[in-house]
Amino acid sequence: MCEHCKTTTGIDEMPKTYDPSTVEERLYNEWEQSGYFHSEPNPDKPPYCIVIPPPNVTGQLHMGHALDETMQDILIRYKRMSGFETLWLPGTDHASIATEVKVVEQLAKEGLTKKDVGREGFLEHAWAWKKEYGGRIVSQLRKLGSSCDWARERFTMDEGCNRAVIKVFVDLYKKGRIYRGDRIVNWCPCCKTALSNAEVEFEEQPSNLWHVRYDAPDKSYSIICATTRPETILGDTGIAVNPNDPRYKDIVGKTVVVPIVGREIPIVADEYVEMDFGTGAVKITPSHDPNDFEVGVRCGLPQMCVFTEDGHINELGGKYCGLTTKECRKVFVEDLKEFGALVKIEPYNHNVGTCYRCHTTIEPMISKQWFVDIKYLSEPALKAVEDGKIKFVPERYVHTYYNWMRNIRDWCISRQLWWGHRIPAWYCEDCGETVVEETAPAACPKCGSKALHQDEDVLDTWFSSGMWPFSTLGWPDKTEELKYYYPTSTLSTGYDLIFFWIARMIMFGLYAMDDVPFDTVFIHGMVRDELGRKMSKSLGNGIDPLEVIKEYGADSLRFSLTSGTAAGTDLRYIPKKVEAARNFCNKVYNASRFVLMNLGDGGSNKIDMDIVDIADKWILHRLNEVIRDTTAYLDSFDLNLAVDRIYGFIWTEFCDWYIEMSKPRLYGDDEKAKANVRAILVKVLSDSMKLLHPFMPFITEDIYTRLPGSDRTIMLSEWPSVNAAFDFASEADAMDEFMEMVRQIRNIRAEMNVPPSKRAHTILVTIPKNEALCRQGAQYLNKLAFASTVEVRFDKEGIDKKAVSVVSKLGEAFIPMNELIDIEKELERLLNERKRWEGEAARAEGKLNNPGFTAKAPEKVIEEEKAKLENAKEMLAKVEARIAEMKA
RNA sequence: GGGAGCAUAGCUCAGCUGGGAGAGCAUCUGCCUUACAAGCAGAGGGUCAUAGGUUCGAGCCCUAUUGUUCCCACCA
Repeated sequence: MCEHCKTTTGIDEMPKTYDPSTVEERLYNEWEQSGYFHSEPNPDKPPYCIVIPPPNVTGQLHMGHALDETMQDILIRYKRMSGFETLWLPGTDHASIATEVKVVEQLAKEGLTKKDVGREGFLEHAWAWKKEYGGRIVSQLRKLGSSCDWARERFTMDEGCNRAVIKVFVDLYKKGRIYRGDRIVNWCPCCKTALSNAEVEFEEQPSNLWHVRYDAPDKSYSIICATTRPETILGDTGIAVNPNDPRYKDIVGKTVVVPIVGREIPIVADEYVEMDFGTGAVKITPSHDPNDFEVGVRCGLPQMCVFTEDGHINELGGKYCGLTTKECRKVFVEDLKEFGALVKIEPYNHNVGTCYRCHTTIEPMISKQWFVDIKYLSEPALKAVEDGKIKFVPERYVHTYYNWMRNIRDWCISRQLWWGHRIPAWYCEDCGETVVEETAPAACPKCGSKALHQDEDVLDTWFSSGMWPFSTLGWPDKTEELKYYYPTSTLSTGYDLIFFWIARMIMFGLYAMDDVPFDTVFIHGMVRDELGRKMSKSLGNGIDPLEVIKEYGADSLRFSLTSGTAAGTDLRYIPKKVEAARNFCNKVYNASRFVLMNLGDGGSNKIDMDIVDIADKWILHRLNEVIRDTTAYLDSFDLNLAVDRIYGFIWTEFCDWYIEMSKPRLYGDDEKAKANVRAILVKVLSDSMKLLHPFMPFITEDIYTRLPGSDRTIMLSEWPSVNAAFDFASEADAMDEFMEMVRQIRNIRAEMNVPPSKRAHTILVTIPKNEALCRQGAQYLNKLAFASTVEVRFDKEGIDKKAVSVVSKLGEAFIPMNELIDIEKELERLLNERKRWEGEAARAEGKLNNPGFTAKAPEKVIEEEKAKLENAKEMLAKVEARIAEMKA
């Protein structure tokens, strides 16, 4: 522990196993308190801004959030380190229906109803509820490491957002783009409110098709209709047939009698009816079916609503009054049977619309609601995407967007709820005038009456979340924030929100700001369980991210959600994967322990480029490559490729190879070489931590801040860049050759069951040109290939020809361990080697002998192929020579 | 009915604008080598769904087929 700054430094307090629980909470608090997440408009830097998809205040953190937040935090942290003024703006959504349901439930526990407490009382309860529970999801987001600017946290119903919502509503109304009218809407009898089309989910349910006979008043003819909802017969006001249907030509215009009910209704002709389906005749219930509504309007049929708001039959239903629609169906079908009008019952799978919140069956009903003229908003929104002003990643999701936008219908925005933005419309009780203003009018502008009452309804939640990208930045005021951060940069969310939210933000953004709300939409998939099922409460298969964090740490969770899954596709949550991520954390941690415990007294961080050897050049060159690749992958939103790239670099190239290669010098006597290796280890580790930081913020911060020469925090350090001084392509290639030799020696030893303790003298035979490289590489044979001593020579004089050997471009390594070596086996191995190189040579030759290839393939590919052939021939010659020696 | 995705190692999935098939997990073998056994080293394992086509060359591009998932529409 450092006395001065009270932080952990160096190797102090580093047990053998990484324990995230000791690190994560402490670091998050430090970050937050230090103000690292805070952003202010800064003219010296380009802005990068993401607005969070505001989770519901009622929400509990689930895997979907965890994925969503992780994606955004990765982008935010990457951009913050890359020199952008980075704002991640957090907040929550008031979630009209969901919250209202919770509050109603809470009241019910006290034996109260909404009616009992009244609107004002209810809202008091709701705000109290929000105050108590609304912070829960927000504190849970912190556990993931989300680097949100909490000082700018917003709520869709706070004062500023409310002003934005009211202003847009009034504006649109005054332009004639919002209207009120009696339309057929999706009615949820449980939530007792209208819903937009987007809020209805269809579920296939087994049901029946009931065939019902409608007789003429004098029984001289009859007509049979099929229905999936027999209870709606109570509201039938007509029968429709296709105008071209010869079967019904003679009775169009006549009437039939609704069975049981006894009402006489007309037979009308309408193109909507398909002759081929069923009997070709459709009963028309204009009040309870969207299509019937249309037919009713066209054919002048009366509307007759027979349901109540809470899903019961009303007084127009006669003796069925008071039954629920479900009960009514059962009773009514029995009655039909008895009446003799039920012709047939046919099993039928029916798609039933259900409420997206409570999954109650939707009853289409006519009701007076507010609507938005959606074409007015959607056309510019469609165009903006078509013109490429907004890019979707992955691109294919524009199809989803287009498809929805092009078929969109007017948007029902009023909800019969109390929790939400109350519609700013007042009605004059004297003259009936409707007044829409941002503030309550004192008197009716038409008749001067002071008897005005405000519309009871609130707005669809998505009406306010659609304004999130600018309402949170201060609109309608012309704030510095709005000027600086709008349009925001990336919007990241799941594909399920393309209609609900993304489409609406684009529409409102273009309407209110005259500009798109963001330039890129970054779409991710859904998190599923191990069997590929959606995680859901009813299945009980949800995994609690907080539990995972508790056990494995947020870094492991984040890694497992990012690695190995391409953008936009669903991913399965697999516990093994988190374990693998945890192991990686431990790997990173132990590599750091190694570096720290070998720092000695610290010394200089400066790498002396004059004394770097082949292994150093190799790792520095590889470092350049991983920086280049990781950066490119992040820029193209290929987060999985980025994290897998850095994973491979750290584990394989740095840990498995370079750390091992650093040991001979670290444990040696050459102080200059030792210091230089330390500096390189620190450099590579430090840059690796930076590259990994967006994905695993905690462990990288913990390690980085322990390293000598590091900044105060990794999150404000500079993103690594490619260093031209580390460009050692040819040396890196040579090192790869050498490493291949090591692998082959290990292979042979393993095949022959030579224990690691059995070390062997190794002779490296090479040509003078490669001497320097081989002498540098030779020292690594001790460590990596279990050599006892290595001798570099230019001739094979005196070497036992029957020794085990490995051939490579750099030379041949001989390991005289005859007492342990099975000559026959070794010969067999060499024969296999020969086969391999023969095959390789044949393949390359075949290509090069193909005139089509040499004529049309790019120069680069041909050159590569030639080099491969050359190499294969060279290796083949060496292997053959060895075979001859062995046989001799 | 319309649209989109997926089909690659035993499992879960990567694979950038076409140029010798990869990872993790699992399996097998040998190792407590002073960073890490949550580890190290080595090995096995794939006609890239099927059939055609384009190309010098196809996991990748085109067409068709089969299987599968999802979204939209909502035929009573």
